[in-house]
Amino acid sequence: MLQLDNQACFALYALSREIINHYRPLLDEIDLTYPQYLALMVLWECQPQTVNQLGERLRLDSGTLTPLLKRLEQKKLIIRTRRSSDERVVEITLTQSGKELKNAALEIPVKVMQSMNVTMEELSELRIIAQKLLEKSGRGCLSATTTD
Amino acid sequence: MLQLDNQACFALYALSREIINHYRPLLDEIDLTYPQYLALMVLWECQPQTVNQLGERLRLDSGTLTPLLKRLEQKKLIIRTRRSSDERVVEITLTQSGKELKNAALEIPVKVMQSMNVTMEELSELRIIAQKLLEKSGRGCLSATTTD
DNA sequence: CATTATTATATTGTGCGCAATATATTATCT
DNA sequence: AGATAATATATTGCGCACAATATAATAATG
Repeated sequence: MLQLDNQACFALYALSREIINHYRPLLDEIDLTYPQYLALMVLWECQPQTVNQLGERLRLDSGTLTPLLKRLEQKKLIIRTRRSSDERVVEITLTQSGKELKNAALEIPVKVMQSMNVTMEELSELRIIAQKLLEKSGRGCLSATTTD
Repeated sequence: MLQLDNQACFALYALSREIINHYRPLLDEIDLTYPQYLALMVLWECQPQTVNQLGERLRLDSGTLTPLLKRLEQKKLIIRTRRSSDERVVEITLTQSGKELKNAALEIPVKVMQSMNVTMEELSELRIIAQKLLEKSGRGCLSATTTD
């Protein structure tokens, strides 16, 4: 009985890496890692956002985001500026090429679905359960669309 | 439509990390990381195993496993020995304390379920879909029980 | 039997992910 | 206003993941 739930956690862990591995060759073409791609997706939705807001959305802390965002800045995809009214917060803004990269990224998810040989229905089923468990166990800020 | 499947991948990625974060305080008590715990679980099932066999089961390569296994060896939980009949392969054997650690680890999954506030049914549902997608997209060596 | 190819693991380098800590700024409270 | 607390980000250190490469041993071939 105990083993069974272990396998559930492991299956999730393995599948998560498997999907990212399918993203990799496609993201390589636009010189992004999967976490960098996620950060840009959040910014494509709503912009500018603070590091804190990005972190809540992605469930990542500044120890992860700061270097990641610096790499995106080096690639001239975003700009990091301290808010003049509160010098503690760093606001992330997309550059023109950062905005334009969205067009190249749009087709990636379909290609991943094809390369993984999975259907929209399977993905939806998985997403719904995953989001339900995220809401139960964590703060549940996934479907919150915190794009104030 | 494209956003939807992105969120499926992200939900999985976020949930995977969330679960591991729930494991962390429990695994801290027995001085293990989650990947180290997984490696030991495979060894508790079947022992000894080569690095290659462990890697297939965990879907991890030697670049990840070699340092991980060296840490487990430093903790006196396993022993790494080169097979005399073929000096290329490294066989992993549990030490006595490595075997005994299973007892302390047995109760962890139930505690994780409780701390995440999820049911066995939800986990099973998730595991079944995840394993199905893993089989479709990858080599599908999850339910293979490759414990020769 | 020597050469080549294959196999198994190790090494190196990059980028997360997260805990712990540090730093700097702003808000709060006498 | 000055001391204290709270907030937002940055830094450091460790352990994965994975690609690329290296090393060593075995198998296959002529």
